[in-house]
Amino acid sequence: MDKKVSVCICEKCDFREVVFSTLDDASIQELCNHKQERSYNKGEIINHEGEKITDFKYLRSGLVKLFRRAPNGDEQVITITRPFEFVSNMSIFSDEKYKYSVSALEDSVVCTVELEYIKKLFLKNGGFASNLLTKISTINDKIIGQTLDIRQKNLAGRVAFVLLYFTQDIYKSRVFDIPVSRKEIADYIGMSTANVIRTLSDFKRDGIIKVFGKTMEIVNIEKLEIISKRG
Amino acid sequence: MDKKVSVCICEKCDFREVVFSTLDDASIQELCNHKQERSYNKGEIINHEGEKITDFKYLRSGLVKLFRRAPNGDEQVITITRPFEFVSNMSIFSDEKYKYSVSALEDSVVCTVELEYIKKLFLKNGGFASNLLTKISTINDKIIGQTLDIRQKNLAGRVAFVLLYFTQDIYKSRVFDIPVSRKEIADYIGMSTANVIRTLSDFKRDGIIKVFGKTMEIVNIEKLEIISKRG
DNA sequence: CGCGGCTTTGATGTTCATCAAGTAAAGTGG
DNA sequence: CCACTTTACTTGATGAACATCAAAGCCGCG
Repeated sequence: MDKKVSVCICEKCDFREVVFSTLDDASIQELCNHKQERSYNKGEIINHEGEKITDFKYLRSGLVKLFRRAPNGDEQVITITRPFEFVSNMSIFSDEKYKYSVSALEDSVVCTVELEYIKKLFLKNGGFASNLLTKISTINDKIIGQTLDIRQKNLAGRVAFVLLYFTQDIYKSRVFDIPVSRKEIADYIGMSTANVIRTLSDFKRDGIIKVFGKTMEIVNIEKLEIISKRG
Repeated sequence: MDKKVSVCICEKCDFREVVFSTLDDASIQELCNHKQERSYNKGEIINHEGEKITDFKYLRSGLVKLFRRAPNGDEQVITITRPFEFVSNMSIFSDEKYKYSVSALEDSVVCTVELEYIKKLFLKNGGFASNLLTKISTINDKIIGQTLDIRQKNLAGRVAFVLLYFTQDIYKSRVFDIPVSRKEIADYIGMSTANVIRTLSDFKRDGIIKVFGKTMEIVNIEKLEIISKRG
C-alpha cells in the first residue's frame, strides 16, 4: 500500500465553524488524528449517566435525547437536540462522570476526541476556549429556558410546544416522522402518557394535526402557537 | 496625604480561590484596579432581564435570587444562591443582554469588573478560562438538576425540598430567617401561594417545623427528607 | 397466528389552583 | 405614637385539571 496523505474531513466539517474556527489547518489536521467517528443506530446509548467521562463528543448528524433517571426510577427527558446543539460533557473541567444519559433517536454520527487533548487545546488556545464556552452556555441556556417555558404551561400548551419544537426547530417541515414514543413526550414535558395521547387526539379532532402511523402533519401552525402561548 | 500603596483586598478575597487562582499577585493587583465593589440592600435589583451586559459581576456576600418574568406576566424564580454560586453573565461571549433578573434577598455585596477586561483575561489566561468555565458549568448544572428534582415531586415534596435547601445548603442551620415571601417560594417550586401556606401549616401541625414570624426552626429533618424523597 | 409492546379511550378519583373572606403584620402620614 | 392603608399571610370551600386504572385495539415480529 502506498503511503497516503490522509485527507482530513474535519477541514470541511461544519462543526469547525462553531467551536474550532480559531484553529489553523495544521491544528485541525492534528485534531483530526486524535478524532474518531462513530455511528449509532436509533435507540443506542451514546453516554451513560454515572459513567466516567474519557472523551469529548459532539454530534455530527442525527438526533439525540438527553435524559436522566429520577430517584423513583422513571425517566426524565431533559432535551432533544440536533447537531451543534450538543456536546457530551458540558463541564469538561469539573465533572468526572456523566450527569445525564444520551441516546440516539435517529441514526446518528458522533465525533469523539480524547478529553485530555481538548483540555490542552482549551488551555493554550483562548479563541477555542471562548468558542467552547459560548457553545456550552448556549446549550445550557436553551435547556433552562425550555424547562421554564414548559413549566408554566398547561397540558395542551405543553403538547403544542413540543409539536412546534419538532416542526420548527428540529425538522423545519410541516410533515415529519415522530422520533419519540408517546411516553417519551410525556417524560419530556412532565405529564402522563395517557394525557399526551388524549391531547393529540383532541388536536386531531380539531383538525390541527394529522397522524398517519409514525408520520405527523401539522395542519394549523397558527392555532398551535395560540395554544402554546395561552397555555 | 502620603502616597500609599493601595492594599488590594482582592488578594485575600475567597473568590480568588475559585476563579482567579491562576492569577499572580501583579495580575490580581491589576484586576483590583478594574474592580468596583457595591452594596445592595435587601430587595434591590442587581441585574435587570433584557438589559445590556457591560460588567462581569460576582457575589461576595449576601443572598440573591435569579428570576425571570414569564410571558403571561408572573415571576418564575430560577434559583436562590449564595456567594460562589453566582456570576452575572453565564455566557460571557454569546449574550449581549441579561436573560434573567437578579435581586438581593439579603443585603449583599457584589464585585464588578468590566466585561471587556474579563474577556481579555479569558483569552490570554487558560487557567482562568478553565476555572471560569468550571464555575459557570457548575452553576448551570445546579440549576438544571434542581429544576428536574422539583419537577417530579408533589406539593408536599416540593415544600420539603425548599426547606431542606434553606436549612442544609443556604444557612447550614436548623434555625433561620426565611429570606423570601410565601409567594416567592411558590414561584420557585411552581405551585400556588395558597398551597405553599397550606403545606407549611400541615408541617407545623405535624411538628416538623416551628415558625415564629420570619424565623423558622426545622424540628424534624428526617421526616422532611422522607417527604422530599417520596414526593 | 399468537405474543408483547405501544397506543387509544373511557371512567374514576386525587391533587392542586382558584376564589373569597378574614386576620395579622408592616409601612405611612398626621 | 396612633389611626389608616396596604401588603402579606391564612384558612375553607369549590371546581378544574390532571393522574391513574382498566380494558380494548393495533401493529410488528418471531
